[in-house]
Amino acid sequence: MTTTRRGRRPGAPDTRAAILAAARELFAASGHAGTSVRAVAAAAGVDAALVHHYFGTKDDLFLAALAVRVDPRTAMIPVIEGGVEGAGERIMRVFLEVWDDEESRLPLLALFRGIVEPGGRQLLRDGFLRMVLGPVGQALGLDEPDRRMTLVASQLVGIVMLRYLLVVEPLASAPPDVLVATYAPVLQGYLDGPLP
Amino acid sequence: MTTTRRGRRPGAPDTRAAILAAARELFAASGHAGTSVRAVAAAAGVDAALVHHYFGTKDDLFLAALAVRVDPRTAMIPVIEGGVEGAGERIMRVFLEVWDDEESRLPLLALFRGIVEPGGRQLLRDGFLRMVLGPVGQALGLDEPDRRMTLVASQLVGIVMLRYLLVVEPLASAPPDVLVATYAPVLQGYLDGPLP
DNA sequence: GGCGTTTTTCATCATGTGATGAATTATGCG
DNA sequence: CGCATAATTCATCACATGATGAAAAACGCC
Repeated sequence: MTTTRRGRRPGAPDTRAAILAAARELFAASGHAGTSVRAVAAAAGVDAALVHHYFGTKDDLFLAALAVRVDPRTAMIPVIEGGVEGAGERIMRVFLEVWDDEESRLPLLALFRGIVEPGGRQLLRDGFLRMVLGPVGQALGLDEPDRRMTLVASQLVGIVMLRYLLVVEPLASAPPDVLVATYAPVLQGYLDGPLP
Repeated sequence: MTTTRRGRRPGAPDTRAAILAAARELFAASGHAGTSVRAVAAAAGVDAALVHHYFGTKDDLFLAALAVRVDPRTAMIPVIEGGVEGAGERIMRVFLEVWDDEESRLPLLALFRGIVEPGGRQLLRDGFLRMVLGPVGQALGLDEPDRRMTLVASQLVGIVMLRYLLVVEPLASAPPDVLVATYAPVLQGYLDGPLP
């Protein structure tokens, strides 16, 4: 887009969608704090004012980019329905399906990169982790559901960090089936094994 | 410090130390990107120009704040000396000692909050994780040391995230002995258990 | 006491950020 | 075809950031 005069562009360019797509990518890469409205606009090939026009404030844009494409609670239904037997493996499979699919991975990456700000930490802890852990632990009928689900989360979050955020090998490129076989027993132990 | 005229303050105030202490706290809370030089200066009760005077650029200040008080490789010596038997428990104990001590925890927190910037990610992955995992795995004489140590790291990093960065209960306030008893078997399995 | 050095603040710069409003262009309807 | 509306850029604002340099004050040595 070399010619840039004021006014509406000819045709039906879906600039709003372009902005949202750019925002999802950039927020996923650098989080809310590390992403500027101008960077999103540049990536979308528009002027920054257009971002405000369509989405309002930067925070509003961030929320739009976070819009959940796959509700984690919905994704967990197969886990819950099978009961606690074999739940470790089902959790691991669902977890990998969600994270290995870019549609759902981008907003999750953006969430995790929010740990530099108190608001972002609260969003991740209370707006996401609690929201998923609580209901699943209850639905599985676990004894000490909070404690057990937190142990499960401590392993899953570690995988998130190394495989998806930091890209540490050989974990980052490990085949999903190997990961399932590796971690399912651990998760199962956290779910129904002995607790000290 | 209500009176602020130009020039040297009377007495021997160790403003350099005050700046460094403030920097360590703020970088630990908000990372490099989320911390401004002016915020550090304000926390130390000085003018921002003094920060530059003593430490140079913001990056230089960050590196100074990261200065390792406890070399993680040194901390790992007791783990290594005992061989692979019981290494899971020893790793967990050393890990908690390091993280539950503010002196060593602050720079580590600052490191982890660097995931919003490519440079910060590289520092954490290559400048820290690789540095610790590689030698320990080799020294323990593990088969597939990289793979096994990465599995161990995936659990430890998850604990870091939930206990120290996000402060998720009941993990954040769990007594160290309970954590050791909970996680040591898992870490031991990653070290010398069967691998899929 | 004078002077050189160190410490410290003030003033300022270049640049970037989120955001607003006016001018311009394209579209679709009557 | 004219007009109202929507889309888009340009211009601008207030403020923040990392950083620099000069002015001023304190200290210690000769």
